[in-house]
Amino acid sequence: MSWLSNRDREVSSEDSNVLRDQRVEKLQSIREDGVEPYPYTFNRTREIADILEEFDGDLEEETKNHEKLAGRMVGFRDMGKACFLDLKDGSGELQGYTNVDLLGEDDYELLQALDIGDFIGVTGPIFVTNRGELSVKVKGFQLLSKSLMPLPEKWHGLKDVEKRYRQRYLDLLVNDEVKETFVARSKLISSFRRQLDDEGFLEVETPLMQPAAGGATAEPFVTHHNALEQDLYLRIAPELYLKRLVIGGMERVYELGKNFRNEGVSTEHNPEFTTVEIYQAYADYEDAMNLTERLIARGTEDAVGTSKLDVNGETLDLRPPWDRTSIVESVEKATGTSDLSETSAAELKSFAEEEGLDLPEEGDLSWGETVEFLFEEYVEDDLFQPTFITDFPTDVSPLAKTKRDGDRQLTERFEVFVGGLEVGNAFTELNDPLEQRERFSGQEDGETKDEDFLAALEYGMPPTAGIGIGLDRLLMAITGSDSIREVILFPAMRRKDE
RNA sequence: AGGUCCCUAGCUCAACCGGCAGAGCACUCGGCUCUUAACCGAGGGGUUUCGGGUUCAAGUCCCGAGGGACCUACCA
Repeated sequence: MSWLSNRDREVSSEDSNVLRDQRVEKLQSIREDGVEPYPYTFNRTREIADILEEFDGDLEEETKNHEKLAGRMVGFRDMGKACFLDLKDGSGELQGYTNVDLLGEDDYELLQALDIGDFIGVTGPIFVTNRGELSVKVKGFQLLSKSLMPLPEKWHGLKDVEKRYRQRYLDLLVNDEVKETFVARSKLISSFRRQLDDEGFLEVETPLMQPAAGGATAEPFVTHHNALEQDLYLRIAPELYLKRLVIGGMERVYELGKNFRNEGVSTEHNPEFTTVEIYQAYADYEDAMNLTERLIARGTEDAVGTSKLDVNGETLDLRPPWDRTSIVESVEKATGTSDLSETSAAELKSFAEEEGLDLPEEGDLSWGETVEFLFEEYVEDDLFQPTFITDFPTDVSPLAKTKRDGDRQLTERFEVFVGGLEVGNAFTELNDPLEQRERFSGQEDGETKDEDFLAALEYGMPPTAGIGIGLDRLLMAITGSDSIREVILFPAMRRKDE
């Protein structure tokens, strides 16, 4: 044990308590009896879900086949010379029955001495108890791994959210719906990959550590590369690299992965979050809307089994086509105003003040920023059914192409809302290198200028549509989760020193 | 970063106006050969998040620290 650091020793002794001490003693006595508490393997024949499925409903008499099942013992009902146990594996839970005649006295005594939380392998036929519960008749068993710490109580589960996030393994173990959420997450992600692959998109990987953090307006995390003697930023978006690939002739690419933003955490924000960004040459934002609808509707169906969801008592219907409304129109409708496009920023501002809204203090808001502000105040919270909000103002959309009808005030950009959450952002990409350079310089403290990207653009980028979808947010919407932490296995937590 | 609230046994929760820190499950011992939150009897288990203060007396009141939740701000 010399490789154990002193710190580990201290921690393990500090963690000790009566219940743990009891189990350590039990572990030793099991060893002394010649039973290895941590054997290397166990060849199970079936998973529990498989058994449950096969004998769903009726089973007249016990099976001739003996199954070998393995899992964690999560319940134990001792009746002296007979007992019942609940065995849980990754697929499901099955009751086991045995008695002293089936096991013999020595083995039976060992079984009685085991704790809830221990892993065991059992062998025996499948049968139905007098009370009608499908069970395995345990004619032999083997201890597969001794647990030293007691599991949270099964009936009430684990509720303390801090403990649930810090010790997610316990949360997954005792709260079945938590596991279901993360299974849905996995299915959603694989569905996106499958769909994009099927439509001829190529999955690529671009730098997570970038010399300039671009593609969005957000505070980056800074790190330092010693040998290169330079600071690097954890990416806030993969956008500018993916466009370089389109310039390089990769006409359909996507990247599914994490972004990092050094900003506040909230029910909708985690410092690292997962997006899929998709770029398609010779497509525009109309195509992007169609693709977004398909991806999300199908992804949801693959993840949770339906695209008509019940979210907190309301039906969220994700089947295309979705509502498409321009941001200006949505604000006009919600505020009962008109001719927003002809109204100056100053007039909008005084309108907002008359309505008693608190405008952001610093700096003068541009026309576009004011429109966006009014949208957030009046419209955003009421969006529940999937909706595309289109044609964002140019001054809040530095990477999007302006409208093809010549309106320089607006861009071909949309944000997509599902269940009231902003889950995506997309546009017809600005591919005029000179205009792009100008738009960057017009930004005050927003977009970091990526000179290398601007240089790449000058070699020519085809007409292209780009989409970004926030997978954490989307998962929140389709699982009805009220916090992003419920859909991230290990959400950001402040370090807790003991 | 600011505001409000929370932290009691392994887990879920009690403890009135400041008066001996409790229950259920889990654990230990005894009983019980078809139970299912098994049941019956007995028992062990606490630095009440941590550090100060007020008081004859603090889980409870006051101050500070740590962690968490929610709201606001930045953002997706």
